[in-house]
Amino acid sequence: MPATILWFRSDLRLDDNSALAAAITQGEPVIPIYIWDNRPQRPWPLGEASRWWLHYALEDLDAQLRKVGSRLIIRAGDPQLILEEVLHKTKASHLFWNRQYEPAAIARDKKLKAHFTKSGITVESFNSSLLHEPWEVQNKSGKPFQVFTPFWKHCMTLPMPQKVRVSLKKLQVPKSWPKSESLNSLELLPKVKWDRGLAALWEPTRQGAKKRLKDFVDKALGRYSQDRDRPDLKGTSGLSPYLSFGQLGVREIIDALSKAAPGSAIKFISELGWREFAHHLLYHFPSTPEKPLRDEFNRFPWKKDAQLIKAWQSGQTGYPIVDAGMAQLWKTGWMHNRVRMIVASVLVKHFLQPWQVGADWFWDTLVDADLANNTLGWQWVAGCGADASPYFRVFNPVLQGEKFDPEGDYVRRYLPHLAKLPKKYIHSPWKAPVSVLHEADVILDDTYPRPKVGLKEGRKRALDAYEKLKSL
DNA sequence: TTTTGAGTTGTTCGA
DNA sequence: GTCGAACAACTCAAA
Repeated sequence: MPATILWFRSDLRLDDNSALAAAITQGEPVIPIYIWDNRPQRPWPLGEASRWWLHYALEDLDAQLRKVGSRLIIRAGDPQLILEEVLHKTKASHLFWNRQYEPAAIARDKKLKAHFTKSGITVESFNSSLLHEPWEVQNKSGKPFQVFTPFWKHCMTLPMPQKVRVSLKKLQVPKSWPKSESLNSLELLPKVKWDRGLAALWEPTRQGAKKRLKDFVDKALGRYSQDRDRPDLKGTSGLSPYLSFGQLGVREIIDALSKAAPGSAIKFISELGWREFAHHLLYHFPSTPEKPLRDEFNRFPWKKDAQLIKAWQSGQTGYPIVDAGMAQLWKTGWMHNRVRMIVASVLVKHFLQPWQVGADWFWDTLVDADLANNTLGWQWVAGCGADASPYFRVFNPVLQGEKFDPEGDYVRRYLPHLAKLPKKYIHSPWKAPVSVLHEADVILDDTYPRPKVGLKEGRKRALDAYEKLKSL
């Protein structure tokens, strides 16, 4: 009996899933499969935090499929060999998937499509993660956009794709299933138990995704424009990991927001626009995860320093807003967007460390790690990417802290040893009088470090380095 | 081809 | 404490 193989990748949901909808429409039994590519040479292997998330997302996807009489086949290894075997054993004639946009994924899919088409398999790919395909969006000269505003204005003139309805009732199951491995055999969960903070905050399931979306729509969407920059409040959606793994689709998010509050959703949807823009750029400039978009930045005089990197990673920079952010990242696998900009700015500008070092760390520690978003974010801060921040724009981590965490609540939450400092000094403990420090049980250079690079010095170093870049 | 307008997220200084 | 100006000048998009 013919069958359709449905290859799940970063689209781990049953709703608003184009490839699944098409597979069901085929009218043949559908065999859902996930392949964990564990080959050592694969580029950008998932980081520890993302692997933790993936484990539960797969477990949950399997559970959802079982509710409708199906299941998820799990395999590990080279996708080509595994698909070949499964196609052969099941006598399936169709292979469907939703597209991914990372350079390695594009190369792999292209190769597989050609290979299996040649053996008589009908291979079809679908768009289920972006509003518009990167190659369909171009400026009037037929080139990719490199500035966000015209990009997004252009996108808004295109028809908004609608959420795809999936009739699971019509899903057919095969008479027999191909071999599957156990989820645990993939060894996605950490061997050392560091994931308690993640488990306390996140519910990495479809149900958790829907809850968070509803919560955001009900409680924060109306104030999103005002509160989105405040790490001490619940001002953002927290949807990024669900989007990253495809447990939520961008179309269904927009659908839910527009129904709830069409007016106040515009700002949030433009943030989804940045996600679109990031994928647009990654598609058109595939070397940007490793290399700066602006060529001259290859000559930037970074001052690589293992100790400074270590201090940044472990939240020992001496700037509370930075250290709180790094603690939040380590503990919860996530960091507030405003704080991401601040910690990145300090690493790249005050500390003069290459942005790639920061991008790698984020990649390993974020549950929402997404190659397109991560690349755009870091290149933007470093000033070497598209629509980048002007070079003289150096964030002052103290001012940023005082502006966006005005009571210091965010710092206190993640740096409990600073909790007793009054708000006047919470973002600059080194300026506090001895008596205040004593009262708050803070001992500089002991319980909390002084800034590893001073504010003025760091700013000057950054500006001088950029100045030098121009003259080189 | 040339020109013009505009560009996510700031900081510092001095009045 | 608040406000506006200066910072420095580049690239992209579109007319």
